[in-house]
Amino acid sequence: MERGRGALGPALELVHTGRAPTRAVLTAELGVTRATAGAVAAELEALGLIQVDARPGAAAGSQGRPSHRLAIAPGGPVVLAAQIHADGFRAALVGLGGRMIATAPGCMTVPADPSHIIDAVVEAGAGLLRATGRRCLGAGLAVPSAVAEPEGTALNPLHLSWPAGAPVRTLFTEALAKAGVPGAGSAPATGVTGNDVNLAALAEHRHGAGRGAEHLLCVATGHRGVGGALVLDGRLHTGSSGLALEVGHLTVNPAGMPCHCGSRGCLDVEADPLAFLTAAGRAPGPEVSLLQQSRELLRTEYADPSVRAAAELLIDRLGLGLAGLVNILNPDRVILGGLHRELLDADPERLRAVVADRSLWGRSGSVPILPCTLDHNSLIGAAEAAWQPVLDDPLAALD
Amino acid sequence: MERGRGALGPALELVHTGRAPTRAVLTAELGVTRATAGAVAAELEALGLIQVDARPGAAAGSQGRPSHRLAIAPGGPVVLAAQIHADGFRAALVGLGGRMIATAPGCMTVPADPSHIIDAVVEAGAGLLRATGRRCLGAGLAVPSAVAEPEGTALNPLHLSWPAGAPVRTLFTEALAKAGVPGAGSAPATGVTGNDVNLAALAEHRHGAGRGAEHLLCVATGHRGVGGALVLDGRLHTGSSGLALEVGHLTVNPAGMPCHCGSRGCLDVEADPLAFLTAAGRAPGPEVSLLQQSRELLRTEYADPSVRAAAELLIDRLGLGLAGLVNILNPDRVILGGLHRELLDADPERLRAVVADRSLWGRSGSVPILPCTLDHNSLIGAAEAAWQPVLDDPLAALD
DNA sequence: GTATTTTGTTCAGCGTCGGCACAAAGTCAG
DNA sequence: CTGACTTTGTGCCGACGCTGAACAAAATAC
Repeated sequence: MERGRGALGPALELVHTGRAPTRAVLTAELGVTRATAGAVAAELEALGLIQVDARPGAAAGSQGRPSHRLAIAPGGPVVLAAQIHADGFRAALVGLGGRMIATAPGCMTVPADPSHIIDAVVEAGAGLLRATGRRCLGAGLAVPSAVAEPEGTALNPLHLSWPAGAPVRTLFTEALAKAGVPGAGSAPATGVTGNDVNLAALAEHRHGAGRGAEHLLCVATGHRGVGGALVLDGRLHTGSSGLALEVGHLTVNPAGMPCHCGSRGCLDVEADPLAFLTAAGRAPGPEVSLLQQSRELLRTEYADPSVRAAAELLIDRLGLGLAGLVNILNPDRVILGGLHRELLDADPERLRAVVADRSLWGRSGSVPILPCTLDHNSLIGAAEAAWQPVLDDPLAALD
Repeated sequence: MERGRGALGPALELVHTGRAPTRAVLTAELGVTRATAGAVAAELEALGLIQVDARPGAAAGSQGRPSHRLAIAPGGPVVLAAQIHADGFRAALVGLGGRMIATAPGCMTVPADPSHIIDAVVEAGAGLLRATGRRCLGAGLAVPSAVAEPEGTALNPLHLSWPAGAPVRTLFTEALAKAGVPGAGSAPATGVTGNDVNLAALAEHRHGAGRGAEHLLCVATGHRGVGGALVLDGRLHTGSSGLALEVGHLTVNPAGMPCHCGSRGCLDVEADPLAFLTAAGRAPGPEVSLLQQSRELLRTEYADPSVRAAAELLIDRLGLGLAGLVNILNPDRVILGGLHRELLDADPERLRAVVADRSLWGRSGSVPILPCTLDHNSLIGAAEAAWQPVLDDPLAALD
């Protein structure tokens, strides 16, 4: 039949991640002939996923015929993205290209029953779908817990007071069916569920500070504990059962505080917001998340010697943990989120020096360490995970 | 032209790893039609790589027409495999299927100049090539050091008293040219060089205890220090610059011995043969490698309480390190080599209990921990790395 | 000995992509 | 303004490599 069926997925991914702004670039990136790239672009346009603009406005200065501009189709399909975090939840519709179409935040005290909050966030998303009338192709949910595969259960939703082993994917899929959220075909959506740091890493890789990295390590801390993620060749490395990059129990302070894991001085208890507030001599309040309190303290009272000393202590411990991870994973880029991102901003040289000093050789010592750049990266990441089937095979996903 | 060009590489790999003993199985594994699989098998046979036996002797009991048997061609091409270790060096010719065709051990006191020993081991291998008259398609070298990519330099050849940063790949390639070892086309071979534990992991994955694992973690200790390796989906994960899985500086004993890295209680100094001999109160002798001395002690004097206590101490510390790695990498299998293999054999339940206790959730806690099963697995692994271009594209490699 | 099952082989058909020629749309030099 | 040049988009043909179906071969089952 037509040309360009094999390259449909890769082509969509290139446009999706902004690496193919024009048809000429698409041709080069795919490594195919202009004829094939043209057929691919036409097919994606016919599917309603991208838009081919023959009039690029002002061309890029070089001579020759101007290339057609490729963009995500404005009114195209979306996915439902949802996130549950220490301060509440958030639902959004996200289009290709990581564009947030609509969002609905929800601040609720998290009930012990996970099904209530998952129902609520899905219902908020379904409301956005009804309000916008956009076609929905999938749904993704980010939770602050390791998610075991293939079961889809949350193993340590510590600060949500959920039971360990809550079947979040099943609950999410059931909530989607209840709310009538459609999926790829015409059947109800099958929800994708993942750890929030993992999904944030995916989002940063596709649309943020991780663009172009082949081996991307992300480390972040939100409320309690420390999470990690690794993106290898564009795919999330979740290990054989979804539990990879549980980095919280690296030893970073041999004389440190006891951890619930049985050891002492783990990253989890030495480099999270609670550790920072404690080191700074502040009593954490119950009203907002520990991350917000820590961020506020760091930004407004960094001149205070006790705050500065606490920051440096945490930087040193985080650096030790990062060095250990760099020695094991040898990433070509490291991105920090949550409080770790604030610590990096506060004193980038100190953190980079600690990592370089303790990671052993070669370029490992000078691995770039960057702050994350996307707002709501876990939410965008949940959308990325939901988009994945479409990116893998647009024809099958749109039937 | 002919059928079955795209599937040529995958098909050869299936025969190579023993996963396609017959043509019918090959058809199923490749997911193609019988016609295509037949063409592929015929093409590989024409290339002189495999052998198709129409007479399988005794069929496998089921009814229907017996399937043709696929095997590695007996007189087929080989690669030159070389290994340098604490006790000397070894050269070998290795055919497809991981079959050792010929081997030449060399026990020499390692000179400070790496080029001498690399010349010697390559010359030994070239001698085997001359003696057997086999066609050579490539060459691989295993060294007890991290090898930085893309430079191909040995960064920490500690117990070889080599200079850090020795350009081992360049030296290896030059030695191959000097000895007239042919490569893929008719040009001299371009040598592949890698860390010995990495290559051992590759060999175990293809032909040993790691067969079928998707996420395989290997940890081993030879003379001094501890090495690690990860095989992901059949490919070695070496990180962005070849330095991944440098696991020696995980903290496993907060109150432990100081390490040259600046920390204390690192796996490198707490779970290697020297640590074992020291813990058992034995003074290491200079004549043979510390691994051999440790192995001897463990096998002959395990009844001695001080030896047993030392073994248990090392098992506990190794277990802590393995648990940390399991939490980060979430492998579906762990294979131990060198002294770690002996420790596993000495008390498998103790080691598995420590890992299960400290690795956090789900199946991570019950990840299978197995001893390596291949003799000379680093050497076979060097051969695997040398075979890789042929497995990736047999036509191009044989031109 | 005949039916059944499974495997190997031959051949036609066709989907998908590369290569080529040509058209289109801009810049650059005069 | 015009013509040469450069780069991009499009239509057509052929080739490569696979699927599918029909047929042949080699064993077992009854």
